[in-house]
Amino acid sequence: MNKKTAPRARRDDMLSRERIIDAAIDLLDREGERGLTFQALSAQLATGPGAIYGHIANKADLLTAACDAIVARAVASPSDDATPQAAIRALALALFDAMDDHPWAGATLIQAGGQMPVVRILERVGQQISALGVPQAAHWAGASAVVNYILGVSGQNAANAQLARSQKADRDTFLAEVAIAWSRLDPAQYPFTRSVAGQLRGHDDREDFLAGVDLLLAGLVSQAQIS
Amino acid sequence: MNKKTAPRARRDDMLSRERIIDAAIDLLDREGERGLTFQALSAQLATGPGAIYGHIANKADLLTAACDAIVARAVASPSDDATPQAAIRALALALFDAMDDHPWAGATLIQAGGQMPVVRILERVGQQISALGVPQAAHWAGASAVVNYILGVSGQNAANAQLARSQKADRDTFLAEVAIAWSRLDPAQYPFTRSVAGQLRGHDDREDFLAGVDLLLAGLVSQAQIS
DNA sequence: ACCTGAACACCGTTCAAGT
DNA sequence: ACCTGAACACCGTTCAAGT
Repeated sequence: MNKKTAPRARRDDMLSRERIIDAAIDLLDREGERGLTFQALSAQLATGPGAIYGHIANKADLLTAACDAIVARAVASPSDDATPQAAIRALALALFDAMDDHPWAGATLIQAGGQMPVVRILERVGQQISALGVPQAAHWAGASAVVNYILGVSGQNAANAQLARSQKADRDTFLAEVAIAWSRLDPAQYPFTRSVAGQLRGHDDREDFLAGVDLLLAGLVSQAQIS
Repeated sequence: MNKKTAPRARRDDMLSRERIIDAAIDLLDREGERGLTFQALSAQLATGPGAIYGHIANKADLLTAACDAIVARAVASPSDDATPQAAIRALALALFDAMDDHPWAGATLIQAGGQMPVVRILERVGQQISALGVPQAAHWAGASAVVNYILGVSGQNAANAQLARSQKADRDTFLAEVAIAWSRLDPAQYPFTRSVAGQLRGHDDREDFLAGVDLLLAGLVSQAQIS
């Protein structure tokens, strides 16, 4: 009876947790982390600031949920890779690219503790670690090492993007400035940093990131062979 | 002439960047990241909020400087270790313990981009990577992988400590709660996370952290041997 | 030259009043 | 039951006035 009218009767502009999170992601992508305020968010949703608290607990909850949506999308693609190593590399790259598109998500992810977005990553990584033949007792240490590495890079990338933004420079000129600052350090105290300052300029972030993943995988494989 | 009176004439309570940073560290250690406000800080220094801006640029600058002081202390101990591996392990552990004592520093460190606190770590790690015999071209990738891993763990630990604090639980009961939440996840979607939930409880954070460092070192050594 | 502290612009969150 | 939006408590930062 009422089924006939239900689809059209349901108001499209009704507030929901999902709509709030989508609007928050929009705002974060456009204006950065500083741009997400309850004022701006409620304005975009054509409501009052108080209405949002009916669907989310607080701002930290909102940020975690927005970050989780990004991670869920990045992790959603099916992994039909030939080897566990390839699957982990593909997963890591998908996350890297997602964080590159949404720099605020990297900063949020690392503050999310053992919550959903991190668990999603842990699960995907862990399944492949298990497939690698790593002994059961080493599952946790291996998976958490890979996850921590991914989180560290994400956070660092987010920080770089945010610093570049605050200086109104693009990423390349920002990195060039860092390279110059490093090459001016005291040679006696900072020989290594000075020596890699050149490599910093023009390097490929994605490739460096993958190199780190490969180091961990190489370590895991040798560990699996020993035991 | 004036040298005679100078030592006593110099007012001990004069404001300085160093005194501000020390007071900020005190406040952060006692009250957490939320406790550092210019109001509380200036009160502790017996001055007005505006006076602080004569010595530091803004709050981000203050946080980075405070974090740098912690890192500088942790890194200061001489490394007379037998092998580069042992030196990196000792350095990583010193940083881990420092972040454990000052959880706010982990969260700050990861937002510090290519600035001093991170450079200090990069330099120490890099010198040992170089001593390991890693080929020059791989210096940057190897050192940044280790640094990123350390930063990731630091940030994650800081987030856990902060979450535990906000729930007014100590670290152990907080981790126990996480373990329970994980063991309640959907078995079809989260088999791995469920399987390691048990290992989470009662595990040794320091040991897990070192295991990740060892994985990276094992990968680096095998890389050095191949080339 | 440096400190003082009131004032400003803003933000997350609450809650009585509406519908 | 849910939205509305004024009000509250608070915070980083500035700046004219002091010393």
